[in-house]
Amino acid sequence: MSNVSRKPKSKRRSGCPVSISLEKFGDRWSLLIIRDLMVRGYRTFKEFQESGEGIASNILTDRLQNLEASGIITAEVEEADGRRVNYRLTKKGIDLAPVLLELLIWGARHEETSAPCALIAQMENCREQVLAEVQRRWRERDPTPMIPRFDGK
Amino acid sequence: MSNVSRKPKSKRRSGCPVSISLEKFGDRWSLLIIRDLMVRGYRTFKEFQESGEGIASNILTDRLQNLEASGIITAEVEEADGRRVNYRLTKKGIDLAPVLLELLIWGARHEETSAPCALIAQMENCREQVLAEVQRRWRERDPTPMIPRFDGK
DNA sequence: AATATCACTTGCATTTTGCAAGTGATATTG
DNA sequence: CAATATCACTTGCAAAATGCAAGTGATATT
Repeated sequence: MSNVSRKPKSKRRSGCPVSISLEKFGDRWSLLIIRDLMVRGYRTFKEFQESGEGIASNILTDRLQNLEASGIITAEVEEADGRRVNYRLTKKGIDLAPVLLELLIWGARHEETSAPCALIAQMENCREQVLAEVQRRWRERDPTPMIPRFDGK
Repeated sequence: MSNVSRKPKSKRRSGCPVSISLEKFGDRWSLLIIRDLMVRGYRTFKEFQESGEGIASNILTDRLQNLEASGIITAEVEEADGRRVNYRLTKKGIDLAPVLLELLIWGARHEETSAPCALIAQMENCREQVLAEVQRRWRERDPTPMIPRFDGK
């Protein structure tokens, strides 16, 4: 896998951790890919493409490359099928779980979503347990979805 | 203040709370504005413009309008000076504090930033207290910075 | 009245995103 | 073994977003 160092597309700005984080993944598509890896158990280009969010293949390719270059994900050709590339969050990537969890909770509380209320309430009340479950699934490479897709697929 | 209903710029995708949240503020500039309101005590167009991040005025205007339309911020002309517009996070906006805090912690731990280690460690170990302080400052309209700019200004 | 400040607005160039067809490598099928 | 299918991209181009810097109109100060 190509691991070209990421060129900053916009000039480095302040030294604030928020600003620097957002340079790595401060766009919608990157965070959605991270979500898919983290809670849906997705691994392949095809799965991300069919996630229900409508990402274009050139954007998906671009974002996967950038996330890999930032050390947030790794990519590995599958032994049994040389066409298939499996992506996985790194430790650095899985450490984004609290961010994703808070995004999910905020969205469910403040916007109209398809997420069941009981599920969100539970996640909100048991943050530590949810985060521990994310970690366990990551360690064990559990590919099953942790939460449903919320769009019937 | 104009409160035009926001036109979705990209098609609504899945019903997932993460996806829907990111449609509201899933871009770098919006989150930086929210940070400035939340932890730097900024209120005015001029302050955001001079935040050290290099935002263009047309982008700043666009984002402020979108955040207002999403109910995340409000805008109010200052009585003593009719030129001045003061922006403020709504309750909905301040509820993004956990997201911002986790972003800040992740960035400080995984990227090279100007944030002092002791400050970040403290924030990480006392999340509840930090969030309570954010709430207090919001309730009391405290305009003082909660954290430094990290770029010497 | 002249000047300064504020919050934008504007015109245009550059960059990014989106769409859909295409490509080459690998796997499966008949 | 050839034909077909699948996978992960790549490509060409149109549309949309961003960035730059000058400009504008309202309000405040000198």
